[in-house]
Amino acid sequence: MTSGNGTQVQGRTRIQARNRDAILTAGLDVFSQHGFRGSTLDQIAAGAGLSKPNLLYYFPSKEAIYTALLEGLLETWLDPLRDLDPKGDPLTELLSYMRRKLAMSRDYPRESRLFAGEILRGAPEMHDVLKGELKTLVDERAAVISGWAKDGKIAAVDPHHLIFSIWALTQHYADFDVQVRAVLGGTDPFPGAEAHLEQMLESLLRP
Amino acid sequence: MTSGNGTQVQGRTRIQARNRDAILTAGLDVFSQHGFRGSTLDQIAAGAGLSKPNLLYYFPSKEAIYTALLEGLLETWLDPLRDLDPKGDPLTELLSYMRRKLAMSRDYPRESRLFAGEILRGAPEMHDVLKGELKTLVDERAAVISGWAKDGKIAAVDPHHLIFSIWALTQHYADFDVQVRAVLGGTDPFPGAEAHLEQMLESLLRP
DNA sequence: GAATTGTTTGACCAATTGGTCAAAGCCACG
DNA sequence: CGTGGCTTTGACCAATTGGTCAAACAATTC
Repeated sequence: MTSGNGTQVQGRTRIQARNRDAILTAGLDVFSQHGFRGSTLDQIAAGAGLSKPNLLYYFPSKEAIYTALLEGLLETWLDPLRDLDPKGDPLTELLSYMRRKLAMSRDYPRESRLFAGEILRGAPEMHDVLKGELKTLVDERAAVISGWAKDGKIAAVDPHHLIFSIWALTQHYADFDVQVRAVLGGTDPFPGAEAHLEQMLESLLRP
Repeated sequence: MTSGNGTQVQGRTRIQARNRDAILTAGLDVFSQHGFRGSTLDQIAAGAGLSKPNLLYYFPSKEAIYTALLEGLLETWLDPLRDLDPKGDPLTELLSYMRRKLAMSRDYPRESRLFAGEILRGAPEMHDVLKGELKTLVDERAAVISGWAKDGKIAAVDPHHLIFSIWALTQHYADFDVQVRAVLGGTDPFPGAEAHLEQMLESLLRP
């Protein structure tokens, strides 16, 4: 049986793999909804179908579950930006980056909210990663975008703020989901969002 | 002595006004940083310079402080959208709406984060307001924007998603502040953000 | 099938935390 | 200055919660 979600689960035995996976899945559910301090081991244990001491047989502490989730998440989270192809067509590349990020908001809202909660609280667990791995990758891709702009392939834009904009616009539909849906009523926000964000990016980047 | 922050504080005596104000200010500090469940009465009491039982003399419960903050916040939060003038110049109106929202992210990041945290957790305390007051106001202003588009004064855009975009883009700089600063290094994000968001809106709305 | 290793749990603990309460302190006003 | 109402607090409580531990229970190996 393979891991039910996308999270990497190592473990010697089958039982270990299954239970670690169940714990991480339940942890994602609970942490993303209530934040770290608002979540309890009992909630996670119940969600995973285990007893609390049994949880602590697989993870040494509540924090360990939380950090395991965050670490497992980061790679997935950065993949779309990593895949931005410097040799591709600029507008196509940036549009498909935006579309992938929006699809992640639609398909993995819990992951987005977990991340958002961590950043909101000042990223106590991720400060180093943000200033290290994340900054490096963003600076790198910003340079690519800058190059495109200098070559006149897209309009002159601030590449860092362009990336922030894509993050903000796409993640908003996961993180502020209740608000968006409250305002929109019964309509599914995502088709409209995609069309609107395409229009926005295209008009901005047109040289 | 007037209320130190923008929050409305009623109270018969001077002492009441001062202490309720101190509690709300401390509550904003603590709640915006740790969320509702992550905050303790002791933290708030310490921040306000009062004892815990004394806190509970002014507010009946922890939740009461939290909801008092949220209620006091909402009006301030919606003011810029409310001030959107149907008779003004469309581009000017929308640009200055964006600028005011961005300024609020710069000047009142705690308020933005408090709000963001509440929405992230599913808005347990604000669901009604979102579907009522907020939806009504947004629908109304969306109609105004729709009118502008039909008159050819701005490009044809989805007015609801345009409003969401302005929220997302501006609040991002308060809510994800640590991330933005981690990536940007020492630079102040706001000047660059304002220029970039102006460029974005102008190119989008150009008829 | 006995021994070893891996897994699960009930009972328990100390710390934290939201909230209570009666008594004490303080203040204004007659 | 003394009385009555407002304000403050120390002591306390019950519930919650992260975490421990020894013992019971399964699984695997020889």
